[in-house]
Amino acid sequence: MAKIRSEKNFSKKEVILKSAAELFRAKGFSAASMRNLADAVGVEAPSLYNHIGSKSQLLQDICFRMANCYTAHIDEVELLNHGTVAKIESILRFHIEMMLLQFDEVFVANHEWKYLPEPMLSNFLNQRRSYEKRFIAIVEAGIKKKEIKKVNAYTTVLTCLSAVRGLEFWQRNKKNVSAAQLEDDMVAILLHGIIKN
Amino acid sequence: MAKIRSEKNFSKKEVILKSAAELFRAKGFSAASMRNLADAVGVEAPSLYNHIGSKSQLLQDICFRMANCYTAHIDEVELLNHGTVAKIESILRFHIEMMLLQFDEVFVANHEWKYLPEPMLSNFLNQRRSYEKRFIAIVEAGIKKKEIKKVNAYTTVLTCLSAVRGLEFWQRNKKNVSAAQLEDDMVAILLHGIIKN
DNA sequence: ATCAAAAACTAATAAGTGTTAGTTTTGTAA
DNA sequence: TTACAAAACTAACACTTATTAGTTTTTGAT
Repeated sequence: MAKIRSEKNFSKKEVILKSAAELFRAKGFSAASMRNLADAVGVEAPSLYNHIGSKSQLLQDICFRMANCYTAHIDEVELLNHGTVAKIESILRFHIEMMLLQFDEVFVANHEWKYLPEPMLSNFLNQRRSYEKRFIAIVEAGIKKKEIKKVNAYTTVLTCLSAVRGLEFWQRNKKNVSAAQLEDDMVAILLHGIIKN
Repeated sequence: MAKIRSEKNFSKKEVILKSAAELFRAKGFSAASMRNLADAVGVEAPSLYNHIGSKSQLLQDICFRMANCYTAHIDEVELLNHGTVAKIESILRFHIEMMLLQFDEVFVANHEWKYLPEPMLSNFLNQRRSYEKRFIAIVEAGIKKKEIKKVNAYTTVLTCLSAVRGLEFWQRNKKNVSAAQLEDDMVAILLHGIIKN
């Protein structure tokens, strides 16, 4: 019984979380109401509270799930014995794939984190800053080994992260390019630049 | 009398618009209340309506002011007799400077446009799409003239626009790099890439 | 079929929303 | 000083918000 119960709870909570991610992405956290969410799930608003703690808790779940995902990936990258370029490429491709496969959740974590209550807000931002610092360290190591151009490492990381993040605009133009092509092209532009020779 | 009156109205409305941009940027359009805005201006909420039409109208003013600004710039760029690279560089630098000098307004236009009511929403998105198309056309012309690598033009533009947009994250790290240095570095990365040779 | 728990429901609350109406204060031209 | 309009104010409205309390229905194992 306890087993089935928790299994069911898990299942329903996941449904709610998925709907919440889509709703928060589409309308924004503040403009999205619990009644909207209830409609999407097919239930009355108060019934949601049998499965979740609060609206804010939903946001926290989404944001930290994503944050942990990125942290786990850079853990792996740091352990790789590859060159700097391969490491950067791995990070870029991971970000791009996350954008394409978990669009709603990534979008919410990217745009709605400001509605996290303290101390989760500081927590989230610290995790993000830490991720950026580790990415910067990889770039700086590459500069020392002369695999990377001697441009400010912070700017390099900022440019990369911003570029991949911009894929949120891609989805409405899916016709234009295939996902694989887009990934290759964007990686190529960031690594080799726009100008010929 | 009429002269002074309109001059005063103009002045006060500008103050409100500036405060609104800052508030909408910091809290988001939906979470920002007219009472918040009134506090920022130093007045009671209903008094705002002596100067503005509605909360939505404020958003419209901010968004279209920015949109027109970008449109006006690409008008100029298209008329230039420079090469493709110079044109792209001009666009990049303009975006970067807008981000640095009119941060709140650019941020709001970038993030809060979805709260525009129809038909302004469609209007805004059309203007944006048109801008992107003109940028893409510049890149495609450059590819034909072999000044630009033969990468999908849409992806190139998407990458550029996303990268400069990411400067919204820069401001909390102003210590790291000077504005001029950042602009040069980001332009260099996009034009020439990250990898050495 | 029984029984307990899970999860749905209705009703309600206290707080906050944008905005209007109506009134008073402020500032300036005559 | 008078007169008038601009712009501030208070009070209020109609509505929406997240959430709680209390009750009924559904579910599934014995």
